[in-house]
Amino acid sequence: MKKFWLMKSEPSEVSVDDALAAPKSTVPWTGVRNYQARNFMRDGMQVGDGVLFYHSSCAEPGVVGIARVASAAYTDPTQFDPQSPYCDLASKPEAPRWLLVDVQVVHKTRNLTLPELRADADLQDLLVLKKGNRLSITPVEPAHWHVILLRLGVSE
DNA sequence: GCCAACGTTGGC
DNA sequence: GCCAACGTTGGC
Repeated sequence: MKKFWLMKSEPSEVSVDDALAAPKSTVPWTGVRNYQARNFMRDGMQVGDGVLFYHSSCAEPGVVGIARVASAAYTDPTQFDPQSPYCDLASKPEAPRWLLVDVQVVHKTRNLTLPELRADADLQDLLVLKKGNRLSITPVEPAHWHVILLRLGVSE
């Protein structure tokens, strides 16, 4: 059964345009350093799942594209890279702690902004809108997914 | 830059 | 296992 996810990226790190410019519009989703988010990738995601590409920590946070999960979870190489801000010396190559999936952008959309999402009566329970939410990956209810695609004028 | 909320660490 | 201290996230 196809599932749906919201994945946050700081556009100063990897924007939807950066992803579109990559080969096959696909980027490895590096840098997840939270166990719950990792477990969503490892245990929850399947190739083909729907992804809302969300820009966070920027002037206009919001959903800026529709993407898909393009690989199974595999070892995030940045955890072993001393040059990387995501390097984790506690993670050993024989037992990698952090994983990633490849994410392929399917459509760039307009920015469905955070204030718009908040104002939408049909999206009140969207996890990313919950107070104190900090998870960089959250599951999205099918009903919420459909509403958001409708708002963006994207047909499925 | 501020600060609320949350996750992690480490002493006990 | 508890919990205070600390670091990080992320909107504003």
